[in-house]
Amino acid sequence: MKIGELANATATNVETVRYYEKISLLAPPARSASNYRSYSNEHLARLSFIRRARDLGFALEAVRELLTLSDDTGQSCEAVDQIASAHLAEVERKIDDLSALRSELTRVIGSCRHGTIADCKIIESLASTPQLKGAAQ
Amino acid sequence: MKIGELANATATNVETVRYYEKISLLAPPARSASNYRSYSNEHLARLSFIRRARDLGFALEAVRELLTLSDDTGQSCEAVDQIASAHLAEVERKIDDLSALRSELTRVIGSCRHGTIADCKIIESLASTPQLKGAAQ
DNA sequence: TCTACACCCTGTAGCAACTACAGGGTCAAG
DNA sequence: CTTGACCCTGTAGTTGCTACAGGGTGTAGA
Repeated sequence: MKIGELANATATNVETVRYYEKISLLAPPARSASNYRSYSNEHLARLSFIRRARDLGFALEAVRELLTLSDDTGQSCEAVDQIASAHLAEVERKIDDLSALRSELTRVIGSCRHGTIADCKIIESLASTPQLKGAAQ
Repeated sequence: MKIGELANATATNVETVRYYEKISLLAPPARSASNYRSYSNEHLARLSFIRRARDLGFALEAVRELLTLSDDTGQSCEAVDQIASAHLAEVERKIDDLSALRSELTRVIGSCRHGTIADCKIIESLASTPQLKGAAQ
């Protein structure tokens, strides 16, 4: 399988596939006489795994660990569970952060009276010196 | 005001202040005899504005626009409203994406039976070849 | 046979928004 | 007079790609 086919089969950019090889996430494949990369089904499975993990938001280093773990079929899956749970916690933290952001943005935008910049509440709330910042730390 | 004091007053890293100057987000301040940066209250207000906008998740380019707009006090604040609303929409999109991720992660993790890697449902669901991927495009 | 075109190769630079050095200079206190 | 906290410049690193530049290869049609 040539790189374009592999990329197509996994909805990945060709450049990304080469990038994964470069950072040793995907093993270097055999080469054709004309130096084209030639991938096996093993590579396809591996890249599919990577893509799916990436779609779930795992960082590349987490994906690397998950790949290593997945090869060690006899071991307990505790480590896998821990990586996934840590990631879930991180996702939840981000959701909370963004939700707080949304509230604040909604509030600020809602206060806009659509007049001139001079009395724009949005600008005003950005310009206000944060008095509590130091205390909040 | 020296850079450390300014940084402290705005809960910013010293390096970040210099970075903002480098990308022309913050005007270069006067210099002391020993070449130390010497900031005015104008700079303090400007940097506070930047920090507050950054805390609200605005990209640096958006902050740049907001700063320019904030100087044009006579103009309508429509443009400000639009930048803020676009950002809010983006935040909401991210929340939706992360919520979908959370559901999926929760589902996958919940299926874990805490056995060996060989029958780990998490690894399994990552390894499964995405059949619908092509069709979904 | 020529030539267009799609595909492949390597290597490097760019994106966002900082952060972290390395390798220096300055200044006030003890 | 030395210690330590601060300041300076400039460059490289972070994450996860993406986008060239400048080439080579393979195949199909005129």
